[in-house]
Amino acid sequence: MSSKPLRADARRNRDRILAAAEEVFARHGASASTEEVAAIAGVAIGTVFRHFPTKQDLLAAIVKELLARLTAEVAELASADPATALFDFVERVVEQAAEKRAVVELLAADGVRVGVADPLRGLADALGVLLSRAQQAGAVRAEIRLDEVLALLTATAQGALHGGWSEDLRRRALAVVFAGMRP
Amino acid sequence: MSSKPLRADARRNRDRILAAAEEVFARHGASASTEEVAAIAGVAIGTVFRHFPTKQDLLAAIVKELLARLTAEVAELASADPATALFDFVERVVEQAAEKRAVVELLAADGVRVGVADPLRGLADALGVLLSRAQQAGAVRAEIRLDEVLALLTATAQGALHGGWSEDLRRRALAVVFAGMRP
Amino acid sequence: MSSKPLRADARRNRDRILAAAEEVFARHGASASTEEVAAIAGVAIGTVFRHFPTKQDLLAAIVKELLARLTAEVAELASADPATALFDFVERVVEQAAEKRAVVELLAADGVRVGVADPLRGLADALGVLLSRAQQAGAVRAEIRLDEVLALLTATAQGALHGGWSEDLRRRALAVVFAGMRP
Amino acid sequence: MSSKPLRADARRNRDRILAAAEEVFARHGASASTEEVAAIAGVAIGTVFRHFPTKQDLLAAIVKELLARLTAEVAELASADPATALFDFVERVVEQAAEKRAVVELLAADGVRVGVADPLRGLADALGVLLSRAQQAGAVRAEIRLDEVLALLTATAQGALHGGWSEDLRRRALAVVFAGMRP
DNA sequence: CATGAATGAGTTTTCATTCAT
DNA sequence: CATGAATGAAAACTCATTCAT
Repeated sequence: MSSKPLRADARRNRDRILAAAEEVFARHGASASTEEVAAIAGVAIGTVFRHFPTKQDLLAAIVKELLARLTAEVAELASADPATALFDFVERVVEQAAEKRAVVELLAADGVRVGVADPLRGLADALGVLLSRAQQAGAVRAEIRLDEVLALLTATAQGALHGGWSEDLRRRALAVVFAGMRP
Repeated sequence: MSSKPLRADARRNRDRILAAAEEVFARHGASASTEEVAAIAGVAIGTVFRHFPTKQDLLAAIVKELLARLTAEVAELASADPATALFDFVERVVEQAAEKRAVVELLAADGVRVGVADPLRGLADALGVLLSRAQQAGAVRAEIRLDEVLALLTATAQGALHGGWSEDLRRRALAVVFAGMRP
Repeated sequence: MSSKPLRADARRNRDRILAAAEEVFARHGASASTEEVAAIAGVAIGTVFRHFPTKQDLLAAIVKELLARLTAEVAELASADPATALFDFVERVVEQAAEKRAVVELLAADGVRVGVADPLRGLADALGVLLSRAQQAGAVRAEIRLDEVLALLTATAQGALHGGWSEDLRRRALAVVFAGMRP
Repeated sequence: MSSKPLRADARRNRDRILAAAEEVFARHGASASTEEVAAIAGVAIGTVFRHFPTKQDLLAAIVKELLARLTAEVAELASADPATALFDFVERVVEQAAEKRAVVELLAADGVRVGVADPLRGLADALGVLLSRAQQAGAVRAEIRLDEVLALLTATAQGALHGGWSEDLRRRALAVVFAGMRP
């Protein structure tokens, strides 16, 4: 699955570039220039394109990374209180949305185009577990399905991001959604 | 309020351009090129810029138009059943979202930058009436405020738009939100 | 030589346009837009092009007008003190230079292209008279020729214009030139 | 002072572009198109903008270069005959004016806007030395100040440039000015 | 004649991507 | 592998000029 083991310095550059990309795209959205990413990563533009042959590839890479991170977070919650784990997770994701501008954009908009279907499924599966457990614990209505939860998750994440919601507004908006999920 | 009555041909072109812009921006988002708008409108690029000196102006114009349309729709619902009017309206907006890509984007993201603050307030005010009536009719919890409704409205509109929700998914997602608003 | 007698309103428009052009080109140079000229003249852009089929024609027209005005001023000085008339005239022209941006530019740069050779010769001739008289009065050295005077006139006019000379600087610079012309 | 040493090919292109720009702007004035500069330099348009991010920057660069060249020439004259060095220098500058259309324009008109204030001061200072020495040598009247000299220098340079003076005319015009500066 | 809308070539500038060093 | 210079296709915007109203 993973191609070659990469030389140490190459690996370091790749990571630097990813970090820089996350920062830049978070600030200016996906239309930020690759040149700026290179500058912040402290490498030349050619190096960016060597690691990620296309801007799309770069975007896909940081989205994948975030998805992996989120999936890991979900896994950690597998043993938490079933009645609250799902809500906690959604809360956390939406909270972080503002820091992940490009990611949220891409998650919602270009998921397919950008080729992150698989990692996305990974997150969905993990989230499915939280949902089941919440339902078994009687914290969420039985007829609610995973796709609604995902849909509302991305919708509110986007809303929070683009709408510039205040912390208070975010909390109240999510309270409505959560209330709608409870029995 | 309106400056000059415009010559017949100018009016026709202005309308054509607006229609073309709505179509183009709906398809490719706000980053679509003005040139394409001109092509579809069947006019030269200069004509677009004569009517809308800036791309921003063009975007603002179509957003304003949609806002006006929505506000009018809300007004029509003023005499409808208080218990359902608000939900009906939200449903309708989210339903149409998919056709209004750029509009939804701008509504949520660039409202201020694009200079549509006033029409936006107009819509909010009209929506506020629906909300009050729904609350008085006991269809919506009293502590729910207008900004949450607006936030959830734009969030789900964006979600539906960018996420490519199916009709079924949209209905279920909104059902959750509506349930969360009820007493 | 002059074509048709022009209707009264047409004549009025022509004059307005010329006045506006002088003002606009004086402020922004010859690259100012014809549209602005029309706006200030209070006519539509088509009217400007009806009177002056080309921007060049418009520029030429205002240059001609100024040349005529200057020539007239010279003529008035024909009976003034020979020893000072020439210097007075040069002084006055340079003084006004700042108000005549485009004119000075064109005078010096595009004289030929813009097709004002004849009026220019008219001014030169008139100036020649002042020069002769000054020389006969012993106020200017005999070997000085008309083309030098013209050259220094336009040069200092341009200098004053583009260099933004203060009144004091202009006076001192011309003092040097005049001293150089005296016996 | 100088940022990075530039790669060999980059240096070559930069020089080519500067040369092309000098040629193009000399012929068509500062309003000539950057595209033409690129064409004559034999590079793509992007290369021009990589070296000079703005048209203004390009203009400023060639002006600075000329100013530096002139300042160097003045320095060389520091040990020449005080009685003639100043006149020689002015003569030379005006002589070259015709080749430097844009430069002369900018020198006089846009000096500040184009951001060459410092190099300009450098030239002025150097010229001031020549002036002092000429005055001490009794070749120039004591009350003549540096700003007049500069003013007359740029004025005649512009005159020669835009007026298309013949060599003979230029010499005679300058003779008048020089005579005006002598005791 | 006047109006002012339409035209469209031209200008500056940006940026993803390629490739010589 | 890394560098960063070069490329060139857009994109937004301007303006002299034409022509239908």
